Amino acid sequence: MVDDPEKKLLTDVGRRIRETRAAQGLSLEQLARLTGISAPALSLIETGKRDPRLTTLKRIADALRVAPATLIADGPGTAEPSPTAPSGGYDLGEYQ
Amino acid sequence: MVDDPEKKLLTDVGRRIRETRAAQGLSLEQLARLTGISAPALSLIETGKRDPRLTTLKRIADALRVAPATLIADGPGTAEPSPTAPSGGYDLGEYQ
DNA sequence: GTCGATCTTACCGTTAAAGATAAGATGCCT
DNA sequence: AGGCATCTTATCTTTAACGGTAAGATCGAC
Repeated sequence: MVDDPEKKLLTDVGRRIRETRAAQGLSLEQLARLTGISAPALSLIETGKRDPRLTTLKRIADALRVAPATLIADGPGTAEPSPTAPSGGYDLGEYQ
Repeated sequence: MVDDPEKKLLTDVGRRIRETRAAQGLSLEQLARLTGISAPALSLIETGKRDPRLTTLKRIADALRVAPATLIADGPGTAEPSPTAPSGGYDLGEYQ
């Protein structure tokens, strides 16, 4: 399969949400009440079957008391600027 | 006023996108080509008038060669794990 | 003034997110 | 076995994201 990188993002974020929720002993219904997002919608997001909006992610992050960026960062240290090759490397097509 | 925190998130993320794009000397049209997102849609996102989906944010982040979390983190150091109160504090309502 | 480039806003059509509800599918426990 | 809790999936309706296009709104250069 194509291993769609977008789909990977969704499943990664979903898995992270589920882990965080489980770590706090919350059920889908409890998180649904805290976020105002329905439990079925949360289930779809956690299983990577839905592409949530930014404010939806924020509501979930707020309820779980983590920064929204925490849910999105996939790698362990994925959050620092890390300017993608300080100066050296290829610099995109730069095509205009 | 309510100072809608969700709206603040959208304007913050939008401003960050615009800054990053400007820092690379890209026009909306160029970013549109790189991302596959139309220039009008990008304009709405950058001005905080649209609530983008997660994969939309990722496409923008990829084109700008930054981590998606970078666009979302609002504070300067907003990205550390910060394991949600190591042991002490209140631990949510715990209400079921 | 008129261009040209860039960004914004408005309209329309398609697609999908999100709420509500209900129905399956688990698993656990007595 | 039955009940209970949790999660999943399906259906429906409403709302909004997104692309396309075209029309305004700046702005700077000539």
